[in-house]
Amino acid sequence: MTQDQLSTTFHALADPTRRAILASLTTGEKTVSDLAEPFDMTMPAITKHLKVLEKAKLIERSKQAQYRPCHLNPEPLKDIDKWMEQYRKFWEASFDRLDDYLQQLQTKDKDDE
Amino acid sequence: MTQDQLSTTFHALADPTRRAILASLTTGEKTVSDLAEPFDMTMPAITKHLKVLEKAKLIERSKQAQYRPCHLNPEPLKDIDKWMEQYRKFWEASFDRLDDYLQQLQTKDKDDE
DNA sequence: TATATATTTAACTAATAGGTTAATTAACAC
DNA sequence: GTGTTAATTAACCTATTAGTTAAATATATA
Repeated sequence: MTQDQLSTTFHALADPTRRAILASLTTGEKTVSDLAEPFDMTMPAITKHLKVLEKAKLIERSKQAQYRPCHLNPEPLKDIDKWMEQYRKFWEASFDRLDDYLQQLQTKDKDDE
Repeated sequence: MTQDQLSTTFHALADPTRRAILASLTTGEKTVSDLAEPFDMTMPAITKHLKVLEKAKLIERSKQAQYRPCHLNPEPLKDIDKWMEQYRKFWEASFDRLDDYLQQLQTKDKDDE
């Protein structure tokens, strides 16, 4: 299956190493070695994680001499935020109000018939 | 690796079928057959998707006769929303608005105390 | 009790993920 | 040129994923 963009993004985020890399990039551009430093992991493993993040468009890369600096691209996160919108009411309301809301939905269903 | 909760949640969301199931549950409790109906997929496949969602605590289940109705649990989504917080400033754009944003955060922090 | 319906479990398969080591490429410095 | 540093690619391994079909379980109903 050719993955949809949202699935690709969620998948990229479903790994603690990749999330830590993203967090590390919030303070600015970093080289691969910089990013690899905190992890008990070989460089090729980091390269692969970066490829996953790049395919998800969560990072972008450039060239500076023998370095391949990475920087954060927040767009896909924004898309996730938009996706979350439909669920916010489920935790932003008190339980009473959620109950009301569901009640309302059911009533609405009946109206539709 | 025993996955951390956030990884488990992101992984559960990294599949369009599972996201569609969640969306379907926004209108209220549904049986497994109800949930399976829109998909060109066998029941055991749906059962597995539900297990993934259940382990991620995105759904909860009960028993009614031979049915095993599912309902949405928004908590893990709330956790993702919290995780996103550190990235919002990257798309909430202009410095003015970033200022507003930081102001807002401070106010929120005070509310927590 | 027998049968139908709802759902899960078991056993299997093919593809993907996430890591490794060893070899390779690219750019710099001497 | 030679050597060094930065990063990627290739080849491999093991575990997990997402699906299948067939069998089993649980409950309701005739």
